[in-house]
Amino acid sequence: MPRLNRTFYSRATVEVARDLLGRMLIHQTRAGRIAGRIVETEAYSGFEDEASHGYRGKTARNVVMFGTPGFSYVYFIYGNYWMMNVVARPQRVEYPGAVLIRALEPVEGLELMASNRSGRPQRDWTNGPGKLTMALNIDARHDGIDLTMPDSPLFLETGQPVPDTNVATDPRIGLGRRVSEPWVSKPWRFWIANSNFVSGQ
DNA sequence: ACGGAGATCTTCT
DNA sequence: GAAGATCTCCGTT
Repeated sequence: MPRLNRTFYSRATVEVARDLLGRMLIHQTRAGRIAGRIVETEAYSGFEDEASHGYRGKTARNVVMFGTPGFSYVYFIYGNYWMMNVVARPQRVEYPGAVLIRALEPVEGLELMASNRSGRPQRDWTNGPGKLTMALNIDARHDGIDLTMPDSPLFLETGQPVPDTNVATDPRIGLGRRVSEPWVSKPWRFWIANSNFVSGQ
């Protein structure tokens, strides 16, 4: 199956977040291929978006959000968890944009995932942004890599796009109280309506 | 089923 | 020094 290319990622962040539903996220590890179907995403777009790490400009952590579309933005939070994002924004615009992958449906490498999420039912392997990075072994090694390169260990494949009739939207989850209107209410969370693997919040 | 709190450490103020 | 794009455990209903 072909990888998503630069053109795919070089569009408005919110549009890409919607279009990432149904695509495949793959980590080619030494032990084998671990893959899941993307069933939930969130868009973080622009300097103005108070919920985005791009708010108030570049820092050492978020600089990749301002860079080339199709790169990964992986960061550490709450002392325990890695969050996997894909840089997505129009080209030639100095503007931060990224899509958080919030949930997957396990597809390949189920034994590896079970090992990475030991003791938990399959339903809880990848139904949250911190859980799916644990299941796929995604961490600091994967920050700032080009997901479109043929030899990158982490990449996305075209999968199967989801029709509008099967897409649901709502405001984003987990935003702090300092995030005010209109950003707190932007319907920038997308998920596949009939999926059993969306995050539980 | 649901809700609250602790864990744990990086980043930015 | 505080908050954070979260998860898990433990309590009560």
